[in-house]
Amino acid sequence: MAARDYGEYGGITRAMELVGERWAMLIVRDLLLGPRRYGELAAGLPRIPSNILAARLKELQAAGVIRRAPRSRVIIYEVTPYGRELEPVMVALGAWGFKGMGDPREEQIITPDSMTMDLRAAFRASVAATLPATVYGARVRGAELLIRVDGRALDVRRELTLEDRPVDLAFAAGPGIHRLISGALGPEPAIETGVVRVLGGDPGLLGRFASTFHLAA
Amino acid sequence: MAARDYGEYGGITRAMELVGERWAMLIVRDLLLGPRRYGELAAGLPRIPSNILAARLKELQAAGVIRRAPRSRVIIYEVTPYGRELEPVMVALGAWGFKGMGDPREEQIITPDSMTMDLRAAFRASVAATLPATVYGARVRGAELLIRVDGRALDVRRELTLEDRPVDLAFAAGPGIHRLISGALGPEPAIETGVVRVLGGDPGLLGRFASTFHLAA
DNA sequence: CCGCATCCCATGTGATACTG
DNA sequence: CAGTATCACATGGGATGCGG
Repeated sequence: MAARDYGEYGGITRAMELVGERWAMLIVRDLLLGPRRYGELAAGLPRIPSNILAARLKELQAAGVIRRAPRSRVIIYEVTPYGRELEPVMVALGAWGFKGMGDPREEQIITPDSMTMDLRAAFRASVAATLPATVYGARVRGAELLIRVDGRALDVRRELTLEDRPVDLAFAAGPGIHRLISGALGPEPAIETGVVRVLGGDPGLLGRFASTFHLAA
Repeated sequence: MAARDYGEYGGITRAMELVGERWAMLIVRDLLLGPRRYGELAAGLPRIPSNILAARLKELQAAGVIRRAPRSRVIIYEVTPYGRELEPVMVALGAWGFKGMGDPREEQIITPDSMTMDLRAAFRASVAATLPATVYGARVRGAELLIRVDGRALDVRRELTLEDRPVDLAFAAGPGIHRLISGALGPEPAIETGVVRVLGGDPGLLGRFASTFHLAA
């Protein structure tokens, strides 16, 4: 039941024993964004087999990375304080991976949690601090997010109702939004080519979005 | 041949597809410390099967993380510029894993490269900057390292001959050195209990070592 | 229903042997 | 030295079942 080890005594080795097995890092990623129920995790990781999810949850608990939330009627998983310390590492790792992403294949999905982590990785607080507070509503391949930027603070939350929010800019995009964030595509061309479709608000704010969230290879 | 994917389009997912398979992260760790030949990698990862090492080297090359060094007579592997960008992530991940290490089991090994990465993770540049430049010679379970600290700079290299170096402090230790770095054991008790055995130089400098390299849970 | 556990088969991994 | 080849075995994937 314990994760397979490498027979080596070192930091990287230990880290990989804790979160290096298949799917484990993605489970921790989602839990870093908030407590989740078993079904929510399964929904956020559509291709994970249920037996693997169950096994990983046990292993991560045994490793002290996550735990079941105490004094809760229903079963809820959350990161432990030690697991929480993975947060900056996760953001940096996500940024590195983001830079290595090519164009999306048709069958690839984007989940709210993966999108949220990517936004956090691409977020440039120092740039945002120079811009007015802004609320964006984004819909990317089914994932709907409410993105609030205020000074150096970023808050991303999953919202079911996008339309009736007081957003400054609402837009829908395919995974091609990656090209907007990487700078391969400017805001205006993104709209013109249909990569980004403005649903409401001021289309000119897409440039502000691209300045706020930027991660180039 | 390509790494198994997760069917998801996101930074963390991509990162795990690139370096998430078993042994891949350890190979990159070693290559981040310098170019290595196939045999050197195999020696630094004693328990990796040769077919797996060969497979990972191919995959990491296809992923653009490592490459064969150009215009070299012999075959040498090295990180690409993109792979080099993993360095800060690796150090942070190693620090996180280090904090999660318990006491070593008897069969666990320490390699020069794993020890070097742990030292880098535990290195406190801001503390070192306040201390005189110091050269340490350390021998930990067969791994011999020459550790030079000068201001905010850290240089660790593998040296075969430890004795005839102008080191300020030379010591041998078991994996229990982890307790010295984590602060669970002070310098004097470490020497008294035999966890650290001073081979030469000023034993009082072990306190400086413990101040320079510190990583607590 | 939610939170898993079981089953079976495909694939990946490990140990060893072998080769250009 | 730098890998391949082979085969036994462990793990992952997908479907399904089941108890609280």
